[in-house]
Amino acid sequence: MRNHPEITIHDLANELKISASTVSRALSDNIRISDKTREKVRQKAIDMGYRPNVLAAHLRSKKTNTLGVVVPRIDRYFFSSAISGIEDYAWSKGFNVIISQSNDLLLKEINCVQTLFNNRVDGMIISISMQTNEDKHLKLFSEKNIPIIFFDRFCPTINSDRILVDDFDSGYKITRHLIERGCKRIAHIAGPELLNIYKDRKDGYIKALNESSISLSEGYLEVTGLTKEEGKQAFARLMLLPNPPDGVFCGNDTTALSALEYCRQNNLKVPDDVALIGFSDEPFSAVVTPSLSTVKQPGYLMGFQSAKKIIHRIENLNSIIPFEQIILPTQLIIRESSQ
Amino acid sequence: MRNHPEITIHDLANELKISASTVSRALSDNIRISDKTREKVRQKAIDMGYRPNVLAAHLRSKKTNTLGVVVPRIDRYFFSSAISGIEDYAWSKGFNVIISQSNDLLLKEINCVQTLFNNRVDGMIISISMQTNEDKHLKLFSEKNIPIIFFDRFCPTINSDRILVDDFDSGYKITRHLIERGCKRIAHIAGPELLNIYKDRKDGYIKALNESSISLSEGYLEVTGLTKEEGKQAFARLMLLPNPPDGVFCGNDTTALSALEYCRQNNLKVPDDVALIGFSDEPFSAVVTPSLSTVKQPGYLMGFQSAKKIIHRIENLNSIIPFEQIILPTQLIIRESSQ
DNA sequence: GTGAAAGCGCTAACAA
DNA sequence: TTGTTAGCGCTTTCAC
Repeated sequence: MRNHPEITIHDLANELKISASTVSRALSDNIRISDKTREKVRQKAIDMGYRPNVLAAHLRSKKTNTLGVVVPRIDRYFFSSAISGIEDYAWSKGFNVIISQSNDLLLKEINCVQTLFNNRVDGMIISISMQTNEDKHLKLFSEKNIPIIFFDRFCPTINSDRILVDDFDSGYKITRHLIERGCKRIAHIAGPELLNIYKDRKDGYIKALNESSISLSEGYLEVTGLTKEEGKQAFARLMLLPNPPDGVFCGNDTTALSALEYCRQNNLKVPDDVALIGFSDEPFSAVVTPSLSTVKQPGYLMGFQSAKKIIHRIENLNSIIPFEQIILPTQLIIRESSQ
Repeated sequence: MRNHPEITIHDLANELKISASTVSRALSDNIRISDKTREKVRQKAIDMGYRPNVLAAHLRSKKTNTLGVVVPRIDRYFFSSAISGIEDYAWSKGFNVIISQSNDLLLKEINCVQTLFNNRVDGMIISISMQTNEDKHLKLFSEKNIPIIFFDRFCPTINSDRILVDDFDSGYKITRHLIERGCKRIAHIAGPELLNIYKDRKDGYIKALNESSISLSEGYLEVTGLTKEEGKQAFARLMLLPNPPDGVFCGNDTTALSALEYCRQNNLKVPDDVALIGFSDEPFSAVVTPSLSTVKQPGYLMGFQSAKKIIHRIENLNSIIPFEQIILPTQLIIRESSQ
């Protein structure tokens, strides 16, 4: 059904009475070729409506100029802005981006990674799922010397580049802030320990408590999946304790929002009865009432940097570049919910 | 630097003392081949750690099993949820998804489309930019008989499938609702007429007005780019009219939010002084105070359906399937800002 | 600076 | 049911 047959370098070669290899060289620049020929070929290519067959080029050169990306969910603002950053850099360097989502499920993640592997992406940028407790699927890449970069959530057993934010410091800053504003009973709704980000946030929280005269009270540490529902239940448990907290550091903004909702329904004043802080600076956090204190993570920048780093590695596959762990700063944003 | 050399079908064939084509057939199922051979090949493939080279397959079969996607911005909830839907369906059918964003710029869109074209995607799903007033780049696809599907925002001069929502009816419903709640002076902040969605919303608004005793007053129709800033300025102009509106239908939630902000800063009560309605049901709309009335669009479903439709078309390239325009229903969500 | 030739790994006629 | 053969369109030695 394809009407116009595709023009190939051979067609150009025939027309110009030169060889296909010369055409190939002329088109791919930088090889020693006379300016005259180069120009002739260029012009002819345009005239004849030639479009390079990247597939054939890839097959031959064993490079696909494609980056694979795996994120838990595309429709979460942090991840979509990271993808936006990946996208922008990658396209500027002529790389395509294949995107997949794990839905925070290990099995789906394995499936995505395997597919990207089979599609011979030149590198993979991944933020692992909440369930990821094995690394066999990730080893595939390191074993074949295909670059892999983790951003935000990493797998500690894989040696590779990482683009992270300082979750420990963020958790610490949040807790310090609550202490400084006068909270005496500070609780934390944490995410699964499996993930570095949640463990670090929690550790930062504990460090801040230890440095102060406030100790971690029984029942003040909840570990959940950080969904809306789980968050609400965890928050309810906290507020029903004999001695409920007067400040809660929620593992993410979603949880903080459901806490806010709980307070509204139960006539608790925020921040007077209980101060709340979230994490991520989702778009809703600034506009909800009371507006939500939170930590802003540079999603776009993380994506941009990940793409930059991995493409650099791809373009220098045979030089030995030591792995790097880049930790980007976060920003504590104090709004009404903790003022 | 790649250590392990890749196993090919020829390696399998040699080991099994059969021909490469038999291996190829055994691996790709459904061809007439004995169960015994099929099983033998399967097992060997696993044993030897064979992974198919999709590139070579694509070069030969002239299919890439890849869908191209172009959206204005990935980090807008409506689009990221649409992508999520595209993704889920496509991967379930073994298709990859290459994503790109136009940033609502015509030039960037042309660049994206051209790149997808050069990468020989089997089909393209696109929601055009605010600036798109030409279709040369889109014609590329239709001319070569490569399926293209528009979702939400389409180019009227290209004959193709479209997955839309009923923007006209939505604009109508919104305006009716404002009328029914007693608004007498109803204004509209519209987006660029170039895009079907904004034109339809506006036309729905006008129809509702015409049906009522309320006429469209001078200065009550603002046309903007619907960004936060432009929205705020447009809303300010409306409220500074000698006879300011008591109900405003904002072209999207972002604009409605900035209107809300303006009201807060200028001590206007929403909805008592002026009722507000947005469009899209962004995540923040439900949680802002007062919560924002809006229209919910089925983003995920639109993406899912687009993928389904285009893959069906790709798999039946030589059958003639008439183009279809699917219009999905929207849902008017009435919240505090217009109650 | 240019050409000839080989082959990347696979699929798809056409034979057998 | 299986094998043989011929490329898909490009890049890349190796000549000259």
